[in-house]
Amino acid sequence: MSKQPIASNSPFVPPVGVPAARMAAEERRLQILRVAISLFAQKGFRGTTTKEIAHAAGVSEAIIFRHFATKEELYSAILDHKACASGGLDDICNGVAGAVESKDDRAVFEGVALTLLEHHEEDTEFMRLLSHAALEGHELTQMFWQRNVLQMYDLLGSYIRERQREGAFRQMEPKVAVRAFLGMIIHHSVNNNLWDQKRSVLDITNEEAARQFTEILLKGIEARTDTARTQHTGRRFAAGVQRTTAKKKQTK
Amino acid sequence: MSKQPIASNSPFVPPVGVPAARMAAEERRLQILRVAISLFAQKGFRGTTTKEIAHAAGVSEAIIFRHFATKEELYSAILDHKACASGGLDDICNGVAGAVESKDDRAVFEGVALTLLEHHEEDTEFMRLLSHAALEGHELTQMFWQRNVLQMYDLLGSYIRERQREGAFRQMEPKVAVRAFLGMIIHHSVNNNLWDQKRSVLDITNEEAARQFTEILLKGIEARTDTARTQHTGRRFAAGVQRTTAKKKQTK
DNA sequence: AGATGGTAAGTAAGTACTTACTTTCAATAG
DNA sequence: CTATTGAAAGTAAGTACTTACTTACCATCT
Repeated sequence: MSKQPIASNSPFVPPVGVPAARMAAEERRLQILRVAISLFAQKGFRGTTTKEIAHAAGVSEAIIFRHFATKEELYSAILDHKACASGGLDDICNGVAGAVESKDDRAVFEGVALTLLEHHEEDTEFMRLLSHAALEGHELTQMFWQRNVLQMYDLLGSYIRERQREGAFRQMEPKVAVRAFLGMIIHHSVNNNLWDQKRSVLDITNEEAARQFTEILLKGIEARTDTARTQHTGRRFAAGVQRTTAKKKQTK
Repeated sequence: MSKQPIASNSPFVPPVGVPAARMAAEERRLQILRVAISLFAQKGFRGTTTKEIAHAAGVSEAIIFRHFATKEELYSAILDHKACASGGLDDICNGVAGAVESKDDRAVFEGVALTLLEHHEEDTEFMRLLSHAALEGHELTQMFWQRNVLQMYDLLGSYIRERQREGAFRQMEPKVAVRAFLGMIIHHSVNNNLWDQKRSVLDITNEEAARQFTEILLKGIEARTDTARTQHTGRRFAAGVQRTTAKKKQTK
């Protein structure tokens, strides 16, 4: 369906920066997408009319249906577009790659936390969109889930597992720790951007939140070097290796 | 439907337990409410038509509007009804009162966690309803927030503050700890009931979840008796009091 | 001139809500 | 022990308006 009329017969580059009243198809398509994202985020799929979208985009309703066969297709295109393109995951991977390499636990988790919090804050629209989609049972929700959330669990989960092998973290199911950590962060985001936008309950910066949540998690899952209460996890890991080398390097 | 000429002329005593085709006003009102709760929870306010509600209740559409002036009023009546009646908060307060009294940290937090998780599980409908309402910006969302969530922050927050004074927990803003804790639990609930109903990522019982999250939180916020890393919180609290007496009584 | 960006003015199927009317039923009067 | 009555429970068939989506027709670029 994607038409691409550029350079049909002329070898020139199309004037990209020109704000013409009449747009190229691709341009218009993207503009409609952007406008629709904002509206769907505010009012949900059913709460947004094609008329509104058209008006907000400054075109007639028929144009919408020239670019997207149905309202549903427009919606899917958005979810598709955002779920693939906005790889918040890549940012995170790149951002903490160094910390993972050097086993700087604090930097790893604080980095992930801060990236997520900031990402959510600057893209509240998408969070709302996803929430609406999830509630409405839209299938693409699961695509997003599989593409982003599962990988996050893998990423953090395998890091934790590695650090457990090294004796830095206590024995437990890594996924539980990941859920706890993501829970703190995502719940905090949802609170700030959806439920309590005035922050009447708790008003802290993203940096502070990332630091504090990381602190709680790390202390919560670290292997204790002191008065070890071994009662609940029966076995102590076999290879009691480089405890000292992994002593934690929070120099940052 | 089944006609049942109950004691038509017999002296008074209205037959309360009889399932007549024709209902008393109050009865019908409640039935409509119940039906509407379920439908609004599934499909949201805008996604549910008054026609559907009427059909599901087995009456004509006009009946809906005899009991509720507008669709909006019906919606508000539901939120009102649920937010007031279902005081999940009281259950929690009563449930952990003893543990709070005896300063059994583990029992306090595990109790709160388990109550919340089970409450969410058996009333998924209301969770969905609230989510829809929050996304749609319905005013009654904030009523619920103020009536339930704020009190939860007060309850747990003041408990934590007390235990900090006793030297059991490290110095930090109690609300942050509460947010972290509620974050783990509520996020876990939302995951299970909304995003990942098949529990493909993490499948644990509510008891297990409550135990593990409590473990992480308590270890995460407890005052350390060992190699104290004082670098990040500059001041050590002035009244270095009964550290020993509050040594933690996790005997349960 | 012919393809492409754009529109005005539809249409059929909903939507919330009303109106005018019928049925049920318990408390009374005869 | 009926018969009457009147209010409340119920309905069928609307109304006025909105919705997603179409059709037939311009306008403007190579």
